[in-house]
Amino acid sequence: MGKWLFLWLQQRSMEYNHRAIEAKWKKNWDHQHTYKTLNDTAKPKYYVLDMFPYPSGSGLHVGHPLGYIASDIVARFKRQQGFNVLHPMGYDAFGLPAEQYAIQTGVHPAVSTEQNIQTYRAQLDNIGFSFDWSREVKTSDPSYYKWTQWIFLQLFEHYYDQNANKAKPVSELIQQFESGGSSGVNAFHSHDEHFSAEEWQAMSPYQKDQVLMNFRLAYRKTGYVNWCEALGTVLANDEVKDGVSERGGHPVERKAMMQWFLRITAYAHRLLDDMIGLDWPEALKTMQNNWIGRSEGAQLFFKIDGHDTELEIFTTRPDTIFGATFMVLAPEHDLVGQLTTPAQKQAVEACIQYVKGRSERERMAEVKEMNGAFTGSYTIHPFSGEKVPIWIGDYVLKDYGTGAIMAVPSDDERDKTFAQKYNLPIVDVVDKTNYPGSTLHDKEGIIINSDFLNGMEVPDAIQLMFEKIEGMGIGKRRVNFKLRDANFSRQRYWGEPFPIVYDADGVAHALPESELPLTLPDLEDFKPTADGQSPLAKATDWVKYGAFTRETDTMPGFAGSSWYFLRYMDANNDQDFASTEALAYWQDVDFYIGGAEHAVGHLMYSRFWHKFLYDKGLVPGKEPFKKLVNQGMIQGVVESIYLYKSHDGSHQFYTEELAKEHSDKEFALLPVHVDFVTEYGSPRSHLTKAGIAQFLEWRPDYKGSVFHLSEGVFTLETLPENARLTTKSEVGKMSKRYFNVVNPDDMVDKYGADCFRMYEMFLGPIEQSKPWDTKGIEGVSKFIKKLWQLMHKGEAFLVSDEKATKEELKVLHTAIKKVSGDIEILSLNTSVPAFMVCVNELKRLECNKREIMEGLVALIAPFAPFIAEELWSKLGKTTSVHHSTFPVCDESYLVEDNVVYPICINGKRKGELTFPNGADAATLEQMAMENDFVRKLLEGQAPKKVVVVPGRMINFVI
RNA sequence: GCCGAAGUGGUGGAACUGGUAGACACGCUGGACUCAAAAUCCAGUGCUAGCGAUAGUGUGCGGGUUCGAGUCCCGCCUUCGGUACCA
Repeated sequence: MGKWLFLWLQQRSMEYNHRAIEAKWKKNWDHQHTYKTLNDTAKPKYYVLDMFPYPSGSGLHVGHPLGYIASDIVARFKRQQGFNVLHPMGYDAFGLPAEQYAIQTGVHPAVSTEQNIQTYRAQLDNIGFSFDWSREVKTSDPSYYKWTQWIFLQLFEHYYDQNANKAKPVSELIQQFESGGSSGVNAFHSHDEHFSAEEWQAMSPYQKDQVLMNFRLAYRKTGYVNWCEALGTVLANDEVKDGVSERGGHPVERKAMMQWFLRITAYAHRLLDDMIGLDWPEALKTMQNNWIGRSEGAQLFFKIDGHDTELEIFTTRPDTIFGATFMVLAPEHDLVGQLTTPAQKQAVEACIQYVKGRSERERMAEVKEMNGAFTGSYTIHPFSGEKVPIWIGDYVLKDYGTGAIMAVPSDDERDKTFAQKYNLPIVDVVDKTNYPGSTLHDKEGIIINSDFLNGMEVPDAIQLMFEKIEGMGIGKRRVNFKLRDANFSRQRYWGEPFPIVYDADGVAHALPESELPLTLPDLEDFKPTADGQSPLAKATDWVKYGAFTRETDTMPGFAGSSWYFLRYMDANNDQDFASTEALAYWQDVDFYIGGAEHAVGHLMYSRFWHKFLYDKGLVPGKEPFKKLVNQGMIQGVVESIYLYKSHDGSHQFYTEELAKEHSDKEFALLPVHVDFVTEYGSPRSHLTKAGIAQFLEWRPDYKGSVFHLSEGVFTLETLPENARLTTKSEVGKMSKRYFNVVNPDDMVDKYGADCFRMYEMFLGPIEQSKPWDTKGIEGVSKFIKKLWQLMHKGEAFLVSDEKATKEELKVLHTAIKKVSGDIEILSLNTSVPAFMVCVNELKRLECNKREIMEGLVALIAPFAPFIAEELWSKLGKTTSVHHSTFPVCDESYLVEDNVVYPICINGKRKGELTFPNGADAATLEQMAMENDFVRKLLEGQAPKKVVVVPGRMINFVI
């Protein structure tokens, strides 16, 4: 017994001890400030950024570090290549979960957030990231949100000048109003208003404030917002998914509320145009494109029969105007009250009430269901002079275009459905017989039934109509965007307070810069109030500001994350959000990695803020993120068993096949811990007898359950040894409630950080989503051990100073070439096999020569920083391997004397022959033809054709 | 519906501009060491037929271009992601 234990211990001591070595180097790197980055202008810069995490209470699971590992490899690689690398990390620390947690437990969000951050930090350090923690950023820290508030004030104090195509101070706009009123002002705004200088001067402060709110880049208005009752706050469009809140999945309804907005729409065209030069995934660019949703068309005014006002509509198809048999207004449209005749009043109001009563979710569920009512009024068709009835309809949206359309039921799916439901006339205006397969959506066909447009092709007719409309003065060409202004108010506690106070008239004033940061008051009670008031309203002393009152809403989650990448450049500056020098040196992010879920939220807002700061001359470039990569998600396998919903309180589980057969019975799917499941993640996943025993121990409340298997009905005691209770296996989220969370700490503890890092990379292409599977990690673990043993004999470190052979050099340089190329194109999953092949080959050659080992260790350092550092120091180096020079491939070692050629007949490989490297096509053909093997293949016939690709293959066509 | 991405062994996945499909790893099978196990090492492993050399077949399906197609073109199918009354 003692002998075996001794042998086992001896064997263990020969192996790489990751726990001790990782602890040693973590400490050492910390003391030596190995990863501290200086704003050193002598070196070329490289900025590698991860999307910073929200520090949630559950900590990191194995999916989170995927992107961080990839970016860390890039950062370390660039550092070894001589770049001054900025590779920071921080926390997106404001947000709903911390506040929800506070409501449930009474723990202050600042306290729980700080605890969570410490957990995150420890987890990140375990994995061996090369972050420069001296630049750490927390969005909830007053020294940080001071500048978030400051940027908000800049937005508040600016408007968008469309002549200069940039943001300008509101003070300049006021000067223009004072001297010349609204005429000559070409500023981006929400709605048209005209006034003279005298009228402006005569306005009350409140009226002036209202006018300016129409121009400010951060402004207040009453708008229809996504109100979430359960969360007690409004949400931005990108925070709502499928009609429910993205966080928590609570129902969301539309509600009119006074809110802060950011005028991102002023930047719509620039957000669209500047995307062209970005090295971003095409899919993501397309998503932003669609979200911005540019469409060209005409703004068009229709006279209203018996009224002075005109009805403004937007259409991309002015060519179909002769098919416009009715008009539709959004139910919330301003003119609805005015246009509704007494006879129609009841019908219109009933319709409006019905539409209001439907939740966003219901509307989504019954998308094609349309509701409307006739107002009783008519417009005059500008060309035919006919009376066209005006309807209201819920399929027309208040916020898009002008909230009103001319309906062309013959050429628009939705108009057609509406016309059919309410029996409205349909007139065909486009003949598509020459365009088979063309849909209503496609702008092609010949115009018919349309007076002067008859016989024209659609695109020509559109052009002609633009000219007609502009010529007649009844409208203009216009570009519309789907993009809406961003709702910036949240009725929550845990966010940045607005540096805004209101006077007795309700006019908004900016706090002076000297009073920033405006810190959050301490609160005991975080609950939102039912009437939509922010919890901050309860801090009555805080709200009072002399004769003024403070804004009590807070900023949304995306406020702090819209500029954090700039703060890292100069994180401890208390005079500025970052110094001009730091911004000039670091410029922009060279490499940004994060999840695609931020495609239209964070990435859009960040670009918007950055462009605004650019207009102000505060940042050097137009775009913040040069290259962007979306890493995929690591999912979890969700295993569940079928529990029959019995009415007598008994617990009966069914094997999957039986559950499917009994479609008459109702089953609940009970998630079961993946550790109990045999062959989890496959169609054969099942619980064995032992698995069922484990399950019952884990959930004692199910003791005494009955199991329906294909062999019969059993209890735990009567189960046969080979029992199989098949489970339902799905790929889903890694989450506590599915009992499938894998903690990186456990992986690191068991296999070591280097092994964990390499395995995550080995799993597959970085941008691909895949379920986590621990089984394969053994392969990488073996590789790490082999690497260690290459330089050890027994316990002793042993390398030879002999000169390396050509073959050994070739092995090393093949790996150097492959790995450096792979990192550049972020194909990290293929680098890992390159290392494996290299180590396997060197082991076969019994090579432990210093020359080769030094190259190998420096090469693997970005992937496996701990073992590389340890081996590097054992190789006698006194400085860190992470400051060493990355090996460069010498192509001359890769040249072969001979090349093995596949010999093909009609493209099918029949065998192979070796010929000297460098032989040209003619020589190769001749040598091949003379070869006995080839002669036999050709059976004496002369080939019709011989294709020779030097270095590749030889093909005979017979 | 529309937009985008992807379909390769039992599994994760390789394959640069068209040029030996399945690298590397997991798993599995057999063997060595061991009283035994773990660990380690060696060999085999797409499928079908055959003791075997070998032959046939094979990258979602159907066509096409080419001396040669996982890769290019046309038409489908499936899966995943995004989006949705956007006028």
